[in-house]
Amino acid sequence: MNTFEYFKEQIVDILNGLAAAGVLGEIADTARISVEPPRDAKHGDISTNAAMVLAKPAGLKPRDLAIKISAALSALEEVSAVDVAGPGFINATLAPSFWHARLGEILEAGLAYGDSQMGGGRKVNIEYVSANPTGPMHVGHGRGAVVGDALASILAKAGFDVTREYYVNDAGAQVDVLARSLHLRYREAFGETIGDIPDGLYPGDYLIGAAENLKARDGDQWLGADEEAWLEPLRRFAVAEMMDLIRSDLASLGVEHGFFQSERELVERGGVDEVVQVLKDAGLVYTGTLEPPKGKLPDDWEPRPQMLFKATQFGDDVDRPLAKSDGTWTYFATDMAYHLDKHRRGFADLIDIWGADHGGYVKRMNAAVMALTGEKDSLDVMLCQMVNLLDQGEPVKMSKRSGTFVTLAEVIDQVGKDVVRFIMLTRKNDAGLDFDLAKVVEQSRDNPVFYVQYSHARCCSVLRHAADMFEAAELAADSLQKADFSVLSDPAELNLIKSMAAWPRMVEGAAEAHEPHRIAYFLADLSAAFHALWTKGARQDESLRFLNESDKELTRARLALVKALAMVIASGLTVMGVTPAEEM
RNA sequence: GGCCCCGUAGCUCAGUCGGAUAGAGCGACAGAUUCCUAAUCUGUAGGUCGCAGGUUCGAAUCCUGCCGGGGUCACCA
Repeated sequence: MNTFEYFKEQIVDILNGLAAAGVLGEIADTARISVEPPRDAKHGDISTNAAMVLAKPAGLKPRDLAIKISAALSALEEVSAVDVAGPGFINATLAPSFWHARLGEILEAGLAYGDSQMGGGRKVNIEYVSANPTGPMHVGHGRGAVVGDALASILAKAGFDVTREYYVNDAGAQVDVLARSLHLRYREAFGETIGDIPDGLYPGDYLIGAAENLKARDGDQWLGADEEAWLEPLRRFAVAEMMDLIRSDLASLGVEHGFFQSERELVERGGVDEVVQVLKDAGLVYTGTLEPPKGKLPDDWEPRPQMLFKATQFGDDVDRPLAKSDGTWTYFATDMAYHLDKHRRGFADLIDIWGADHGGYVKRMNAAVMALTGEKDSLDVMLCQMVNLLDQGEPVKMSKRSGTFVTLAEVIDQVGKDVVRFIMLTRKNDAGLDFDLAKVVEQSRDNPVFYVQYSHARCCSVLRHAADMFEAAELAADSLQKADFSVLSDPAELNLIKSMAAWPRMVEGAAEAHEPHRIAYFLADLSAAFHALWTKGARQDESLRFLNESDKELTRARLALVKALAMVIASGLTVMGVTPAEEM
């Protein structure tokens, strides 16, 4: 249950009651009424602005209306205290029994706690990673992979029908370069000395293995052949090899896409011709010459008539070229075709996760989707800022040129999948992220990965010790659910339940805002509430220990609390794609 | 020069579609351990929310202009 949604309904009922009694006019719009946790817990459990929002149409002073609403609110059995504060906020404290019921709900739901129907089964398409098939993934790709994957999981949990896609950029000049680079390594595989890799070709040694594989499959048939003969087969071979590499990187990160769309396949199938025709029919294509960019001029710039899309009609700064001077399509044209294809497959909501270096393409892609679908805001492009890879505060040198850049696989090898995934979600996607190889594995308070994992492991530890007092079956969630929760009355215990009960609202909020990083912060807060209770019992007040040999019923209730917490943390970590640790 | 993102405590960052006295961790200072994992916890100090206007009952949040940092800028993907 989303506590705040529930009480919003209660308050709307109260308002309708007041309207019926003639105190208020008709309640036209309840959308502006918010029911939220107060910023300061001292103000109670829930807070609403209803009186301030409705005072003007009601012709009452906010505080006077607040008093009328609060009278009705305090009559609810779930509410133990109501208070009017400030300009007209209504704050309510909820009865312990309400929170105890939430505990039972969590134990009932288990990992499914927080599942929501908010999405109503609406189809969402989320495209992420889409790293070029020219080499292994690096750490920056990893961020997009994790952000996209976690967001997809949140949306699924919030009731959307989610499809996870990867766009394979296997067309265009860069794949020719890849094929030529492979051919060089192929010659090397036959013992030829190739010397330095020429400028403009990919120097990475990951092509050595691919060349060996090519040699094993095709023998020496491409050795003396003209480029014309081998370019096409090597292109296909190289892309397949690189995608194997990338798929393996994704697998080691626990990321799995449901669908890979090949750019090349899309072009060959006539997708671009089709999208261009659609735009032409709408009168959105013309041939024109663009102004040179202001500021520094590219060396080889020359005025040239081009086939242009009228992006400016949809909010972009200039019209955008669809075809290159050699007659092939621009990347933008093929990507438009891809987005039209997604739309036609029935996705009303599109999400793209890109690196920040593609920020300049956001406007035109939004313009394109608007032009093609007639809808506004159906595409959300989320940009992931740079990841700064550090080791004990010192930048790790990353040079693609020398081929010595650190790959995602190496980082996962060093610190583990769970650490990489968690850390990638500790910042908003549009803020830069420092990833310190030494710090992320530190076992300390300021490492959120450890802190959250440790709280889960502590729960498991308590439950293991509880096996001395109870049969295994008694420690199962459905058995603990029957415990008498009314003995849980300490503020620290109730606070912990309140923190857990915030999870459903958190899921909906993160899904709606497309902000997976909120989960990481939520789990850190939740863990803090638990560590506080733990230490209170261990150091200050022995009566708060979870295990109490002399009071089995109390212990059962506390174990229910611990079990529920482990479940909520596991629920959150699962959304992040992180495995909950049972022991550390 | 245009566009996009960022600017919150000494440092690293949260801040819920505009809400109350702006929060957390680190660092600093003062404390807590016979005990379920001290790998933790409790408390204190620390702020013109980059600057200046505007919108309104109310702005870190929305709008405009400026300052500072980063990214990007036909024919790459």
